[in-house]
Amino acid sequence: MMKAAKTKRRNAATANSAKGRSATSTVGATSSQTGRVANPPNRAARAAQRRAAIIAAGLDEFTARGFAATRLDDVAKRAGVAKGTIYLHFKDKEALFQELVRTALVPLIGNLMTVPAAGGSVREILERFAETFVRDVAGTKRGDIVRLIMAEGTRFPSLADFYFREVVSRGLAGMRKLIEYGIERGEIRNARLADFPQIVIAPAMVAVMWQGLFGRHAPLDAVAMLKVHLDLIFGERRAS
Amino acid sequence: MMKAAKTKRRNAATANSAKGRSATSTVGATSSQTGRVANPPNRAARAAQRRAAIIAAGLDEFTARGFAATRLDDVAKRAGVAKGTIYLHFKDKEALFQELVRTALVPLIGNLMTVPAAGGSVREILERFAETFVRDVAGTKRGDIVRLIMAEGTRFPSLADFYFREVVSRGLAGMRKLIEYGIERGEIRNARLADFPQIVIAPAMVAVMWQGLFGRHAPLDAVAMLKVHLDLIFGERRAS
Amino acid sequence: MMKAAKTKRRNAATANSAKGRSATSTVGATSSQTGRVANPPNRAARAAQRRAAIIAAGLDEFTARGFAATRLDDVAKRAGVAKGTIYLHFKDKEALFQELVRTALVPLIGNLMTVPAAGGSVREILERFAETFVRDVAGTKRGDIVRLIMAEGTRFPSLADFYFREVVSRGLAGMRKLIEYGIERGEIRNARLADFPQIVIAPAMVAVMWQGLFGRHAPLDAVAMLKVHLDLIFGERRAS
Amino acid sequence: MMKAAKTKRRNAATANSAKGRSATSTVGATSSQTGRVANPPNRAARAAQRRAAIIAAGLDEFTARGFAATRLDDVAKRAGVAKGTIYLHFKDKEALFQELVRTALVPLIGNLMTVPAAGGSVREILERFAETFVRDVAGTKRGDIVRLIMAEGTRFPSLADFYFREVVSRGLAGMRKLIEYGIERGEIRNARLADFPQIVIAPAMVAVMWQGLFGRHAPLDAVAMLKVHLDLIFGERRAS
DNA sequence: GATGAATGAGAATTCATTCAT
DNA sequence: AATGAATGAATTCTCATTCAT
Repeated sequence: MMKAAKTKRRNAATANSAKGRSATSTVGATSSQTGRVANPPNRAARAAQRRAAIIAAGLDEFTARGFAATRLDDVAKRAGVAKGTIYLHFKDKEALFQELVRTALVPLIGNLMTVPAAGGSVREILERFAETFVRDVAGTKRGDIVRLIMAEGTRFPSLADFYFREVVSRGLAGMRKLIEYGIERGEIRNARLADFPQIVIAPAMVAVMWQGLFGRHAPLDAVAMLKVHLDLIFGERRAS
Repeated sequence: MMKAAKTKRRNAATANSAKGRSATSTVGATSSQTGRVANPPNRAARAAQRRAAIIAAGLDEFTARGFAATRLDDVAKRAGVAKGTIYLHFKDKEALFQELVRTALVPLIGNLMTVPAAGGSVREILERFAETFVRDVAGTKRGDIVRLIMAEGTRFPSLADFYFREVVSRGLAGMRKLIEYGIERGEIRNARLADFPQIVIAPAMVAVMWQGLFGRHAPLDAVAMLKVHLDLIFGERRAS
Repeated sequence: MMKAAKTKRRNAATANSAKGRSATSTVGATSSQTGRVANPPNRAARAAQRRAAIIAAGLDEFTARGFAATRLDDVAKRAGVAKGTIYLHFKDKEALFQELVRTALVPLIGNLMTVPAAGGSVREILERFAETFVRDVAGTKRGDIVRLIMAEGTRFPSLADFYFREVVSRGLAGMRKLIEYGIERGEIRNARLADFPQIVIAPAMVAVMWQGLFGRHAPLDAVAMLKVHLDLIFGERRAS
Repeated sequence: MMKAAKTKRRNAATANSAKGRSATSTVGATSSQTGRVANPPNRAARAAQRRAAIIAAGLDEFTARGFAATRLDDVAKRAGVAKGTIYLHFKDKEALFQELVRTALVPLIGNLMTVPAAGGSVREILERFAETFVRDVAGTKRGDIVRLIMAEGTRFPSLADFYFREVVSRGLAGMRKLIEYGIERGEIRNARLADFPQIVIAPAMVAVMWQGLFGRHAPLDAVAMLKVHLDLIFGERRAS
């Protein structure tokens, strides 16, 4: 009746790959049709490019279908490489999956850490954070990764651990610092908030889930929501 | 050439079934009509029992492995029935999955609607709600279902729709009413909260996710967290 | 793409059965609702009726799908009995199949033997035979049986043997006698025809096949064809 | 939890393949391009060879058991390939079946069209045709195909259509032309025979059926039979 | 290094047959 | 005797993984 997870794509996959180079490198790719390698951007670079293409393709497929339902055949097609090539770079499906998630998580971590670096009041910092988050994570591929981890975390404890260690605990630590700073500055009244930085993050997480699951049918003004939430934390603002 | 007489009937089937049943069904060995063993109700009851056992087993397996990675063979084993029996009750794997989720969701819905029914201040109601939620959902099989939907929602849009329709929108509507009542009563100052009942729910959702993913390594005092969150919403309480 | 042999009938089956009684006995069946058997048309008769219903249903199914693709479930449904009942009358699927074909063959045999009994010239006899054959066999259920034997004969040698013994050799023997009579009477000139009675039968067999396979798209005037064939055997007729 | 390293490769695959291939493919070990063993053609050739082996094996199995009762496992074994390989060449069992029949039919068609090409009287042509037919079709694999179509035609209408279009209607058209030529030449007296070329073919068809079903127990001198039939059509010959 | 044809373990689904009611 | 729920062997089809080219 429903036939989910069966989408025989089979095409449109090679679109963004065409040998998997276009996305990342518009580098020195002048020409290379008939001959073998008229312009070889040295072996290592080529390999790295392929690897990146596989990771990118895998990310799309895994977020769309989950680990078990993803076919390496499709990943290969999307990456513009042969199936066997995947095994040149990754031990097996699981290794690809784990590495891919780890790789995708790094920018998320970076992002998390840099935003607050900018100055201003804590409220201002969090407001900027909220905007950045909604723009760059919720409803984007980045958000899909978060949802992917929620989905597969139980089956891949090491992944959940990694996520916890690298993203969650760091993010919460940073958030805690910020909260403490806000308390210090008198911006935040409730001192116990520092014990549960999750509270500050929670609506953002809900936004991610919402966009992924219900966004299509019931769009959510995530920025507005996060601002109301900040009002709760900092006390209502006079001027909007 | 012609295969005949193959079925090796063996009555060890009901042996391991108790394991599969006990977890969910509190039906237990209460009565017995026609006689024979301790618990052999009539045909229809037996069928219903088996069906329930399959659903219970399926729930365990699906929440543990996700849709694609669950083997009906395992579900059957856990339910103490033969593989074919599943197909007597459900058209295919997907039908089982969907029905199972829907079935599991109903008590959740009921729960959600009854708790606030009790009287008292809005703060008291929400506090009671938080306690109930933490006890009955977060970290329990119920929570697993929620996480299951988060995980498979994208692949089973009709499920996500169902969940949205039956649980999310109803729950949010109830929550909104409660918030409006709180605003009316002067308990809640920020009127815009009524626009985003998700904010009130958010930490609870995060608690569910947390317990499922990180609970083992980094336990979270969910009740305490939810109380701090209520403090943000209602203003700090003087006496705890 | 094609999906043959999958027709999930599932209904319309119980029509001609309604407990399998109506067909044969309108006997003393006054009433028999609540009690066990207020008016038992004796056990044996009931059993025979059921058996007949199963055979009739089996014939339909087997001719439509072939042996392997026929489901006993469908046979039971069409016969208006439970699946298990089939096993009360037949050892297994194969036994049902074989007996059913044998049963169905008997009238064919009878038919074959009686027609020529009538008097007249050999030409007249064969013309009558042709008409009867086209009307009662080609394009009817009887013809389906013949085609069924052609189809499954290789897999059921005992069936092919039975068919050969009971139908083919008898039929050919009868036909040979007729030919010899025709030669004697001077109606048939080619004496060697008696060595190959198959020749006389051949166009009739082709008609059976044709109707079953191509009849829908390319109808064949079988009677006309058979008459032309008789013209070859007897020499052209003056008056048509 | 994760299954890894399961494929127990064993190179005994090609061992029993010879058996499966030799029967049908007269391709044999003729040449060898790149070297290595006795018969290792290039990729494409290997693929074509495998495909041919599958078709040959399928033909044997399908004619022996019919569509439904044939196991792809057996086809694979007979072809000397792995089960999965079949799916590299054919979408599913049905696709294999249909293509196989079509493929097998082509030579039949060719045959049909070339034989009459030779000159001589119509009687001579048909006599030659009869001999060729008996030798190359009746009682051979070719004949099995015809019987296979008779058997499965009802369940695969598109096959029956194909057979009708490509073999039957062409064959009949050719036969009709021949008959008309015979009438023109005065060899055939009954002009209406041109309306039913089936009559000329009929004994040949019966011969095919006969050899397949009863040939073992009751051999039939098909050539003699067809000659007697020709005597009917052309009038008896003086000298045999 | 790349490729993709080939492999075969594995999982879903079907259906003849049995047997408790 | 009749029923039809339950069983599990058998079969199709998929896809991760390997390896000859």
